Amino acid sequence: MNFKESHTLILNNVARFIDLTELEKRKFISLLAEIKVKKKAYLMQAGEIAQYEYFIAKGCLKVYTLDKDGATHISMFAIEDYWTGDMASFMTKEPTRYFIKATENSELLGVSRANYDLLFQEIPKFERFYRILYQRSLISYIRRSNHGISLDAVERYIAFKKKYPKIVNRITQKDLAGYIGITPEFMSKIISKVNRM
Amino acid sequence: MNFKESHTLILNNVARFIDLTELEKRKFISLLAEIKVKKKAYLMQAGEIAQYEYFIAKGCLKVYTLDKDGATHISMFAIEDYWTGDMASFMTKEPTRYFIKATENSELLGVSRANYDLLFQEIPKFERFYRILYQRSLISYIRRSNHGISLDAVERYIAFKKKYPKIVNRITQKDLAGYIGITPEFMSKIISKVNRM
DNA sequence: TAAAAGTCTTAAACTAGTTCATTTTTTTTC
DNA sequence: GAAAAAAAATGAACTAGTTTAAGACTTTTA
Repeated sequence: MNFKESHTLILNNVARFIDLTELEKRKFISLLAEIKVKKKAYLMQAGEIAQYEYFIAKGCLKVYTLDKDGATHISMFAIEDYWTGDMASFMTKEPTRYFIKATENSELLGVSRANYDLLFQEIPKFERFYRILYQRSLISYIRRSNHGISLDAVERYIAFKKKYPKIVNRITQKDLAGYIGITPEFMSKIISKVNRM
Repeated sequence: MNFKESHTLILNNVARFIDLTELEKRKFISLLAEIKVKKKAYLMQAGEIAQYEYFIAKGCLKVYTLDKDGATHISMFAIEDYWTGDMASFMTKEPTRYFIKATENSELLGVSRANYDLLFQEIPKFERFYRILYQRSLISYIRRSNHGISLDAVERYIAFKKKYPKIVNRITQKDLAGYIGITPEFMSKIISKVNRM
């Protein structure tokens, strides 16, 4: 029996770190919620408690906070084969400060808090999967905040294009500015400058 | 039988998350290396592979990287009762990009890579201890990089004084500038401005 | 397919923070 | 406790990025 496309994707993602039997695969799939969000809809809003950890099967979303002046700071863009959510809120059940908004119609697979605990009981291998996933997140998080340091906005823009070529063409210049940490006006100047080079 | 001061300190630190029997305490202590560093000496330098995770029993150290222009970016100050090191290098055995330098004569307890693995074998409770320690590190790390956003240098300085009153008086203005992310000259201006307020 | 809403561009005036250079003060070292 | 080294203060000239404002272009919606 075959799996539907989104399930094949998530199984391949998991297979990077652990091997599952056919039975375990079925069990895992049975614990996932299928979630669709239309472009411009929110998956999460500040003040809520994160109910799911999300795997993106299709689409694109932006994860961001609003600062005290109401400016948008984008912390990640999530596309196919990425995991997203707010782990801190998901674990501690404190309200999140994040917004997650779809920038395209998107299809996600969600692991609820209850099923997350159940998953470890039923298939202990997943302890390993999430340990590796989180450890890698931590390392890349530290690396990123260390790397961006001392680069000016042009260098950060060029580095982003190089590191995420698949994402650049799917997001607006304004959102890219929100990720890079500059105003949309300055982003516009940078782009016309870089293209002239 | 009593423990020496540094051992009492680390046992109390561990007791925040797990309970150990007398026997387990002895075993744990036996796996720790005692390390002393003089003021201005390095505990770690970029290019090396991190050999230990460190618990600070006494003293003060700064953890920093040098950027491409040779400027110092301090990522943390570690004082008594803190853990420090470079977890990424310690785990992956890749060379670190960090320097750790004592700003006072310091006494540390170190868990070596070999003893770290042994610790989990001998006292599985420590899986839980480190899971919680790392999870908290990740959450506070994300929170910190999110919080600093949109604050100007004066606000970041005031926030630092409020959050780490014990540390402010033990470090130089120059090092504080390296943590806050500004030049020592501008730090000097900020301080005279804030004191005049 | 017209109107509305959002995005992008351009430009001038501005500001937070840097750079460089010099002097004073504090700390370290022998 | 004198000499050397490092840290702190101050000021003037500079720069990367912001702000504000207005018009052109694109996308969404009804």
